[in-house]
Amino acid sequence: MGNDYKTKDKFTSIIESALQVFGEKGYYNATISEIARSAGVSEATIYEYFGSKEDLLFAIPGEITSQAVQFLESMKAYIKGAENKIRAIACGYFNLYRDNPDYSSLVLLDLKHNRKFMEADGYREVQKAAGFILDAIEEGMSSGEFRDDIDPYLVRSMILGTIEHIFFRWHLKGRSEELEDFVDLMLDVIIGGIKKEEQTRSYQINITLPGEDKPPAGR
Amino acid sequence: MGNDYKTKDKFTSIIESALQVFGEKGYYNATISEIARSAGVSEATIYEYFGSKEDLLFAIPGEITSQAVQFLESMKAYIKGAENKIRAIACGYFNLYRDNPDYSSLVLLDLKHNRKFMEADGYREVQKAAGFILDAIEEGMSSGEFRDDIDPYLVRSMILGTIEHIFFRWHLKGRSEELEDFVDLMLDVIIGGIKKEEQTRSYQINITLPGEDKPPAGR
Amino acid sequence: MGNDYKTKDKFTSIIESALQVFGEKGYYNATISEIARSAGVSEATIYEYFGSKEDLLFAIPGEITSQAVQFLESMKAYIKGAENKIRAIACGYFNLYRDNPDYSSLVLLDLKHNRKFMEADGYREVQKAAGFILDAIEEGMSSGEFRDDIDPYLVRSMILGTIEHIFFRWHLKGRSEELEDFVDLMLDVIIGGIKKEEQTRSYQINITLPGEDKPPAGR
Amino acid sequence: MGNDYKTKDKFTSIIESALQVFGEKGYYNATISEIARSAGVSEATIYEYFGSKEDLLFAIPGEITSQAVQFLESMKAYIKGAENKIRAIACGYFNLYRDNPDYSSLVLLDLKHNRKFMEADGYREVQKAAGFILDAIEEGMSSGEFRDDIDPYLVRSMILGTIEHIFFRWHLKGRSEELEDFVDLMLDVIIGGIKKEEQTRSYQINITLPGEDKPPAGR
DNA sequence: TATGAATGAGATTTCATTCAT
DNA sequence: GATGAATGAAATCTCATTCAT
Repeated sequence: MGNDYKTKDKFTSIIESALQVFGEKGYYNATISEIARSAGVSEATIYEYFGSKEDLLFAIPGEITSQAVQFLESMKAYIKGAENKIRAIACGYFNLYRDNPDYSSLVLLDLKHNRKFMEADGYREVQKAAGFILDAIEEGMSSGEFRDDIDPYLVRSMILGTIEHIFFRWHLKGRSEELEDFVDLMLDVIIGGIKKEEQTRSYQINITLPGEDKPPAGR
Repeated sequence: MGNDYKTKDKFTSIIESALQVFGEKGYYNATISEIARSAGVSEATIYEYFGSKEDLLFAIPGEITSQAVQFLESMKAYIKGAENKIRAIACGYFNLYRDNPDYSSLVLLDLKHNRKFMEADGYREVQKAAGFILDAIEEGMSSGEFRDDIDPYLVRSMILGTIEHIFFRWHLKGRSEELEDFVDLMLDVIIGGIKKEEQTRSYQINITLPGEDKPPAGR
Repeated sequence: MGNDYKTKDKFTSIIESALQVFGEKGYYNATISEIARSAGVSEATIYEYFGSKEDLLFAIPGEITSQAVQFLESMKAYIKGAENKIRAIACGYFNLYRDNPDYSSLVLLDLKHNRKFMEADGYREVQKAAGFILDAIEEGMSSGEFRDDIDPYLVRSMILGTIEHIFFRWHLKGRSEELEDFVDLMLDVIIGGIKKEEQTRSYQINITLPGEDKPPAGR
Repeated sequence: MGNDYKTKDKFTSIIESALQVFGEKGYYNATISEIARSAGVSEATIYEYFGSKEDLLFAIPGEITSQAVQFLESMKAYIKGAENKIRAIACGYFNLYRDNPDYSSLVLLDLKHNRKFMEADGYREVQKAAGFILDAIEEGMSSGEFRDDIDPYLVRSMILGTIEHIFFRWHLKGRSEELEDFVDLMLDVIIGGIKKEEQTRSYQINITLPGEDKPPAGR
């Protein structure tokens, strides 16, 4: 127990230090030695817990992401409507990235570029989170909220790509700029582009008119 | 003459080898020694042409990107309408990235994450290319093609972010998947989301129909 | 304990090997690799103990010189008279240089020519040792043993310069020549040149005896 | 002729540049490339004139020193008395070193420590110059100006060692300090220490006077 | 003669990693 | 379990030197 406690403590503090150091300097410029110093353990101890520098890198997102996933999962049932779900998830991403800049730096600048990560465990969680967006988009397509001729994978790529791109730039510019909350505006555009809109509005007006022959060109 | 030719040859072949090796293994896992071998020169020769490994990295995009920029510039005058311009530029990006996978790998996986690159010369060209999108969006806003309450920077981030995200995944999956041309679909959504919705016009046509049950499929 | 012992052992053996290799080949022609081999450790180990090749160089005189300084300090009180002190110190230099030829080679051929060394810690000790000579000279000046119109710094330079010059040649000739103990002879000349010659003068007064015509010019 | 002229020009300008660069940075930190740049020739050209970097180093003192030797030689006949000759030669050294700081830096900090130099041609000249001092000392010994129990080699070492030591320090301190003309003072001491002081002794004989008990230690 | 271009041969230094204690 | 100490294995970069032209 005491040992267990102590053990867990060390594990966590290594992860946290690694997150910070990797986040600040990037994977390649970070050294085990610095992580060890920051965690208050010896370098050898790190190798007691993690098999290699890369393993340590891959171990980081698991914890954080799975928390986010849990939250998203729990949220799912309470939010009605595909659009709302998408907004909630995107907002979750945004907050996660903004509130954990080391984490987003790590994910966007290091993990994302590591092919091996895609085979690592931590990647599962990340994929799960991305899966929620897909679910929501598909829900919207079958519920009729969205057009059914869209490619849900593409739409997800647009949402994630935009978020990532903006955080990218934020990190590269040294996080110096103020980070505006662009999520709503972004989704206004994207959802505006995939929503089935015309019917409602056009019907409201159409109904009163006689002698029409041509349906709207769509968009 | 002979010298000039020989010189240019060597310079070019170093750049090309570097592009390939960096593209395949990533900057940090690539070695000067391998680049030298691949270029058929000695390591020392590389240092005759480029001051350091990083300099070599930074020297790569200049050439390729500036060709792309030139093309975009020349194209600008001939294409009418903001939407068409955006489609052309995005298409240019797509083709560039698809046809030069080592280059896109390099840019997306290495250069983009290098803060120093933002201060290097090569970055100018990249920025110039991105500037064209912005110009087109703003043109659309002032011409009335697009709504004037959108954030052009955000829209650009959406376009670039989506393209980057998809190429990212393509590279990380080892370029094994077929790469669909998603540009049109992506822009359908984005432009659909920022276009002024000519309700007026659609009313003129819609009005003729009574008792509609099925809205048009759109596209 | 065991660790302490082992540690000190390695540190010392690196220093000793460095002293020997630097002494034989000179700083620039010596390689870390050879020092490592001679010390029976890996090159990397040297960098565990010393930050750089130059640091290693600078670390050497500290030990040896400070022993000499301690000795000189302890001796100071026991020797009476400026001349005797100077003789003792010069003799100390001579013995140190003769008995530690690698050390003197290092000091005279490498360290002395390194501007950075003057800012390094090890230089303090060397300066301290040189300070003792100055003290003794000044003591002699105020006690009346020496003339008071001499420049003590110059006298010190003469003593040190002579010693260094002779060891220089000895090293350059490959230490093949027998090294005579020149210290006494040298100091006979120097001290002969700076001593107050009161006796002579006082006798000159006595000389006012019958048959004398010209007193010596003295000086 | 034209060629000859041009050739000599190049040879000279390489020597001069080498003198300057070696003098400033030291032999090991100087590069052929910098010397070539400074001389306005290509690196390869340097190898047309000198076989190696070391050869170039060794070629430098020849010219300058042989000028000095010539001067000393010519002077020899005109100066009367060993002391005066020594003063003249020492003064020559001092002026040479002071007026050609790159040269003295080179000689004192680089050449002097190079064993191979002792076998090189340039060393002859240096030795010749040192020989003059020896000659003068020996002249003084046989003429009775100096005591005949001194070691002329030691005396020369004292003269040269002092000069070298002081210039050493001057160079190591970046030539920032004012360089006082210490030659006369130095020789006052040394010559004071080796001069025959017969007069004194002869007076000592006189001392056999009433009331005296202890004759001076003399020596 | 002069040189632009190329390179062979190392040297220093860095770290992730191991292992005896 | 924890770690101090040690190192293997490279990697970048430098320069004196060569040689075809």
